[in-house]
Amino acid sequence: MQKKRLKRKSETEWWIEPTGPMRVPGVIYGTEDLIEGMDDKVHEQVCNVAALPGIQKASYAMPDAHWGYGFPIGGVAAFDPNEGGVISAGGVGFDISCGVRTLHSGLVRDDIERVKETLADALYANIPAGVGSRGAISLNHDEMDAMLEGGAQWAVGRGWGRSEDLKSIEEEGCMEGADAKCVSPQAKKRQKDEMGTLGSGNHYLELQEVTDVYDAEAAGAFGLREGDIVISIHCGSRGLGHQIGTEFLKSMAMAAPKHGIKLPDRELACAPIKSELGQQYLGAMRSAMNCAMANRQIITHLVRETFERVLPKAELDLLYDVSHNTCKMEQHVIDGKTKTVFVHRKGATRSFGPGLPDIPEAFRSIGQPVLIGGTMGTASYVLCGTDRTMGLSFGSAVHGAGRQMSRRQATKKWKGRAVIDELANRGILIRSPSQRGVAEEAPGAYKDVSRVVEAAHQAGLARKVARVEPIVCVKG
DNA sequence: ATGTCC
Repeated sequence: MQKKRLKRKSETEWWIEPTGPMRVPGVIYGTEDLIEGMDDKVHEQVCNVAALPGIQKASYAMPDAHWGYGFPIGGVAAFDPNEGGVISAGGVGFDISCGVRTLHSGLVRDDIERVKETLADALYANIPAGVGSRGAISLNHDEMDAMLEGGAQWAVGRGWGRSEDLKSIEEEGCMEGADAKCVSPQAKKRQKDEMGTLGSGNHYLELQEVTDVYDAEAAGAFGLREGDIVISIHCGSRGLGHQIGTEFLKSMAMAAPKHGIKLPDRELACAPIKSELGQQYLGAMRSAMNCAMANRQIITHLVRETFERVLPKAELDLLYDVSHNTCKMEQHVIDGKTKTVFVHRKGATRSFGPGLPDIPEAFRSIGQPVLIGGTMGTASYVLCGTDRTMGLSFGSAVHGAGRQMSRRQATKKWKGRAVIDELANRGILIRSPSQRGVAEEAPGAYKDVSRVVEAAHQAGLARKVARVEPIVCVKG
């Protein structure tokens, strides 16, 4: 991205002054090198979002932003329903409520070194991964609706997990306002046999070792120490979320003229929050959020079953579960007034600072855990929300490394087998049904997650707490 | 991301 098109406000804050149809400025967070490396399309998309009705304060892009469908991935935008504010299917993304959850294990490296091959094989055998992967669970019509409206609370009620898990999930595992009647039969059909499955692409399940602690107080509150082994699960709402996204993009684009909305780009399809279509999307999107939280909850149960057989002394308490493709109704202070707005976070993690009631009591005085997934061969990070986050980005931060190379480019450059062998030489075990999938996800196809995290930390979007490195990775 | 093109 050309820096001359931006006005630099600080080391890590870059503004686009409103021109033409833009109702608010654009704000891009990032260090100089990340800004220079960003696609010009991010600039264009930030401006497009700034032109949507009812947008508040600014159209934001996080340091890991890249070109997405309509909205940039790494985009954050809030809309006021009382000012004609809209909700956009492309502003949430196709993989609705894709997110990361991290479990403690109560183990250290020495506990798993001897059995890591066995663990890798057992996790791969018990947690279905890959395109179209099917789980052991099949939902009938009534159970599907109960899942869509109950989320992780539904899963725990059916025996997949522990009731104490729920306090460590955003929304305590159940998104209010989900309405299964807003979800099409086709979306439900696609999801019927996909509960408890990882899916493909950048989704994974990893055993990780805490290699660095940057903030002793926050790490203490989160229960993380150097040398600890943790388990992270990265996945979303599978076929259901994708189907909902596809259907509503189409209907929102078709209904835009009727709603008096002129779209600068068809991909920005949206509907007024107060319209019938907007409300239907909210009911469906929240159902997909519940689906994703239930999915990660069931996978958690499968992980516990696997450890029970291979390494029964593991404790597997849930640290936290965050989503990074959402739209949520939240209270924010805008121009000195508290307003209820709908915050789109597409490839952006909620990053609430200390004191907010939605944060589990155990870390309410610290800020919420912000779980940032890296790539297979590199590292992931745990951060926490700060006092400044609300004012900077409606309480949002980065979500991961972000691609720097297309899937196609990646498969030309790498072979899956070679990537697996190279990582094995470094002590990282990969298990995947797809060689091509591994090539597409080669570490080199992504930006350096450490630079992205450093930029988020510098910008005040979140504070670095700990770094983890992968040991075993089950890939989709 | 995705029954990787209804």
